[in-house]
Amino acid sequence: MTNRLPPRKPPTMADVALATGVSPMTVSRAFKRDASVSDATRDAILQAAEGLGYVFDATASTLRSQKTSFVAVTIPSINNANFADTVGGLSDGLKERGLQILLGYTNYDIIEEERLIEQLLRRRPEAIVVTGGKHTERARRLLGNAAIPVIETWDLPRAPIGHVVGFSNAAAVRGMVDHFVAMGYRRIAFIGGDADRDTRGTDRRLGFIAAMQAHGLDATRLIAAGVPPISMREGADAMAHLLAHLPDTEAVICVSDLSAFGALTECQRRGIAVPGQMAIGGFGNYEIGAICVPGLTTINPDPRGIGARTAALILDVLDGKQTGPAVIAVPADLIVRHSSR
Amino acid sequence: MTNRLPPRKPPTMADVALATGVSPMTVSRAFKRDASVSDATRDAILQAAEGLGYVFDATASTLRSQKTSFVAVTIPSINNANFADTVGGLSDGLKERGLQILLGYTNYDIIEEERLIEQLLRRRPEAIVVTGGKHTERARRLLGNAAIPVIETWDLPRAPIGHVVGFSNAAAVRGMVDHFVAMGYRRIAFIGGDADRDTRGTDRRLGFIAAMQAHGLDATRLIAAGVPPISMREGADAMAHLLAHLPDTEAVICVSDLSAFGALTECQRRGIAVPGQMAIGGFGNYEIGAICVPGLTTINPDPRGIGARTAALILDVLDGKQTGPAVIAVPADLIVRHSSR
DNA sequence: ACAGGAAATGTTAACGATAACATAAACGAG
DNA sequence: CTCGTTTATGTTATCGTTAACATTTCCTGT
Repeated sequence: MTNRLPPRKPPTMADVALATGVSPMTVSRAFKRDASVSDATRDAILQAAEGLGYVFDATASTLRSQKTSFVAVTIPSINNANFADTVGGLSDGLKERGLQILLGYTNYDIIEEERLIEQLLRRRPEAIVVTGGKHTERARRLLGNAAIPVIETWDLPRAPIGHVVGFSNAAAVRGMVDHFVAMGYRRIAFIGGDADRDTRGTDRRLGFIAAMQAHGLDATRLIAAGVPPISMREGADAMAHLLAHLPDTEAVICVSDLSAFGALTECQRRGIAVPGQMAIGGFGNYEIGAICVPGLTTINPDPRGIGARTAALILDVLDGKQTGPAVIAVPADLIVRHSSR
Repeated sequence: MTNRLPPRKPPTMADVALATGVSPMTVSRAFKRDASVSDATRDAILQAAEGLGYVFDATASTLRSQKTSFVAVTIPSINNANFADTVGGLSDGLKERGLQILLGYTNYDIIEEERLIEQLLRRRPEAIVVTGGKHTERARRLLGNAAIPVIETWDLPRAPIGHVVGFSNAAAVRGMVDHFVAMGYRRIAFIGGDADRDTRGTDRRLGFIAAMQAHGLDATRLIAAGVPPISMREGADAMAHLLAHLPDTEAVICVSDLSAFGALTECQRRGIAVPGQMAIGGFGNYEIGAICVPGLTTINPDPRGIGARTAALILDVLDGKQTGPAVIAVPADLIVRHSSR
């Protein structure tokens, strides 16, 4: 509730100190669970604080101690289960150390990312995690100057800013193409991958093209599917487009499981057998790919694992256990399900 | 990058002032885009700041001005498209005013929520948004004492703490039951709704029971489906359980579209026609329900709208345009799709 | 009974910005 | 050319906590 009492100022440590008959410093120690405060004193202080309605002021603490307990994180979109899982893994790994996540989204736009990074750095986080390896020049400069650990994730950038926890999107798709070719498919299409925005999607498409060419196959069956994030609906639309324009296509690899599922539903609506008449592959190992009928062949980048590894790395760097820049390549394995066999 | 230079202190406004030949106060004004600073001076200051690698310190600013520009938000889980949409709507509505979201998740646990609220309040947010209307006594006290706008969402609590932007989960499900009954279904089951944790799920189940009883129908076909959030997999398992134990069931209402879709896939795997042999309803209007085959009948709580409305309310309260506590009941309409007809 | 040291608490100043107030420069009207 | 305003900038003190150092109290062993 907004308070309707005469607006008296909220209590500070000094008020708690006065109420308990100790110095503000002792109150500070009590709140920090400093062992040098006797149990009796600490209990009295905490009880008085609760009684007064005192709430610790993290801002003042931060300014004096130069410790914010923030870890900044940028993700393209909050509404994406993969990135949400990464944030979940990060959050769990950091919370035992009292580190809180300061989250922002870039909407798949590196200009927006630059603005966001600047905003986040103003809060003086103790580390910053960014999704992807493509940034504006100024964003790179901001991150490089920040004097805190920088971790790029979900990618293996050619010239990392600091640390990396990621995988090669292109290589992962290459593995999937190899699988489709081994299964006998030749006329394979790719859905998604916007060059201007979704850098990971673009990498996946480039991986597709390279792999197809390596097999001596036609790598021109490429269906753009709108701006990222590509929805299930857009996957369905892309499949409709594909069936209309390249009806002899035997298999399609989609930039994500979501678009792959959309494509699958379009086949279901048209009575096209999957995988009989059309094989489908996705990316991301979303829950839907595991449970839909048929199950979707996909790539598992282990998003939660990326978050967990990143959290562990941050703690190691902050503890001084990790000195040089780390490049942690996480596996992104192929999961073969019924949609491709 | 972790800096490898001799660890010299990062520049402050005083350094920028020195470099530009003005006072720190003028630098402060320049960064605040205060009109009283001449254009030439401001440009010189901002350029010098960029050159020095100065980054505005939001912590110090906050302490002095008592403005954090934070809005705290608690959601049960980050990995839920509905709550993510609400946060997205909130974020978009607040960012034009420079308000940043400080997000935390409770993991569907009100004890965890209490801890989280305490943590968040320490950061002195300018408003706090919580999901749901059930809290621990201490959490209610903390929120009530905080002297900032408190908004409960996704529910219509009997005794609101402050403002409310929500809808009745029970009433929404009642509307769905009415629809199923009108379609001729009588033996209707309910999947999900954990009493201890997911309060919204529980409300939905209670709404189901009340509505069934109002129609004079058997309201005991209740399948628990594990701890929230209930996954697609658990929806499928629940459907398997239902088919094994109550094989004459004609229709099932699920606590969410995700579990409903899982239930649907189980029918698909068993060759059970939906809606012919089994009708299905969900909740939440997730994208999957709109695109899967058949489309899922569902309730649309307009999660993004909840976020947008909440953002607008926060701005009104902060501007003093809204004085008393507001209770905004948003619509949560039935969307009928092929899974129930 | 007392030195020596550990345990518990206190004092002072500082973190980096800005609110509030004060002042200097520029300008227009009479 | 003077006065009253407006515009642009400066000075001082402060937000609430805690690092660093200082002091007191209480044991423990001999």
